[in-house]
Amino acid sequence: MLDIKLLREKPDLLARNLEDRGVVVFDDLRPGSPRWAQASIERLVSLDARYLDLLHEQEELRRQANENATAMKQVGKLPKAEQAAARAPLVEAGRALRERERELAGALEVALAERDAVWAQVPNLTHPQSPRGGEDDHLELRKVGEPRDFAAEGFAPKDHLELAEARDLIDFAGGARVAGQKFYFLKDEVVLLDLALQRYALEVVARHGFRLHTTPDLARESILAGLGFNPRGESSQIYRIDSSDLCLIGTAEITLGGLLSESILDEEQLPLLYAGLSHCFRTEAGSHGKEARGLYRVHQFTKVEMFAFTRADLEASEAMHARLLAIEEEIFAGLGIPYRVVDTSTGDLGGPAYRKFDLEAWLPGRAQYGEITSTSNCTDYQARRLKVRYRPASVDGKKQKARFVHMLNGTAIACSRAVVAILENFQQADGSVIIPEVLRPWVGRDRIAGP
RNA sequence: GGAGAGGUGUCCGAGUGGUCGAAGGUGCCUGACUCGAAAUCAGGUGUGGCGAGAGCCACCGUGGGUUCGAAUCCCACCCUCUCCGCCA
Repeated sequence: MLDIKLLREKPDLLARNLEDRGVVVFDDLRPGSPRWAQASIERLVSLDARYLDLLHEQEELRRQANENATAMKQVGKLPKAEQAAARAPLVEAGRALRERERELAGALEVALAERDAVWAQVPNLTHPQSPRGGEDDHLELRKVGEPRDFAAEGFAPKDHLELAEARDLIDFAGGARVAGQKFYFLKDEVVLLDLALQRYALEVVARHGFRLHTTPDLARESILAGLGFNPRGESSQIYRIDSSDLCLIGTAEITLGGLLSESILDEEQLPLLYAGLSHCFRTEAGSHGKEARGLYRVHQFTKVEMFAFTRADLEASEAMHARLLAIEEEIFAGLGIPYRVVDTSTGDLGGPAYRKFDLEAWLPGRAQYGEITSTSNCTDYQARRLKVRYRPASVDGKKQKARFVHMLNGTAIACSRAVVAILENFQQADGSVIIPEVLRPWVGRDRIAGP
């Protein structure tokens, strides 16, 4: 959630941002129609104005009610005989004020809810360098590592599913039997590989100063909402637990971000670096395209997530963003997987993200790059709703106002996709797969044998 | 799951329906003392909203209720702690 003052002070900035991102906040105002973004913001401004009008009215009524209560206190000082007579009209007036205030409170609540329902949809501001546009406008920042030339080696690469099924190492049929489509069992060496990836990622991030956490795999809806996830949208990615306010988390970003909600940190504590190991659950509603094959897009996987809390200035959070990206690169370079780095376009940014970098690994199975990790700088967008603040050091003896931290997240390793990348990149002509050196201590072997 | 206790500001902690935005302490800031520091003494110091401003309004876990008036009384929920039961 953005600071509502932006709506009052810089509506044009918001309209332009909405335009850049193509985010629809009113169903009847969509990209394509002229001035849709400006019209959206204008309508929001009028919702806010209505709220403010009612607020002023309510405050006036409360002021009068407070005056009335103060007058009532004075009655006690009058001679006994006069008290009853003095009290009666005040009680009457107080009662009338209470009635009116209650009616107004209802209207006020509705007005605020109407405004905030829309306001929560308004996305974060956007980094000036983020490429404007949609999916095709992602900006490739660099490529690292050379994709293998399988033709030169004399065989055509298989995709990970073919490789794994040839050895019965991943069982989607079994997964479907017990939990439905896109659930799976990992088996034997792939289990070890999955665990090795977790240990490897944890070791790297711990070396970079992240405190390690395992986190709950469930979280309250209010926490989800604070992070900018919507558990109730029609195309929600979130599983909800029946008859409770809990959801299965889609990422440990939710639990790590929520961990410090409602707290005020000391500036010296910043930046805080947290890493979280969790399971991740996604409904993947409406995404059954070609990228869905095998482990690439599934309902459940394990992930090590990095999370950072920084001071509330872009200099600090952008430096941290670069640092998270560097760690992600270190992890994939360490595995020896070719990848490229992409600066995500405005149309593809999640609402909370100010800027997002994706790492895309080369996937020989489909001969293209596929998203494998990503890191977002969400500035204070999530912190505002979650109330994660810090107190800047005092200046000239003046205690400083608490400020919202900047919050950033980045994937250290998403196991399922990393497994895809490893199987496909390190496959051999005989169907065996070489285990990357850095994982061998935990896998306990240097190769997954072929069929 | 059952019984009990509790949730107040950065933190700890007091609080009889009106004199409570809230004692006291701690932390932080300033000053005094000191070569400097510690200790001591004095003063200052919550958050948010609205308003051009004076100022006004709100906030004592959350949400309702009673009342002219609620941190205080009532109800529900959440959370913490102690004990009991069950359980990996």
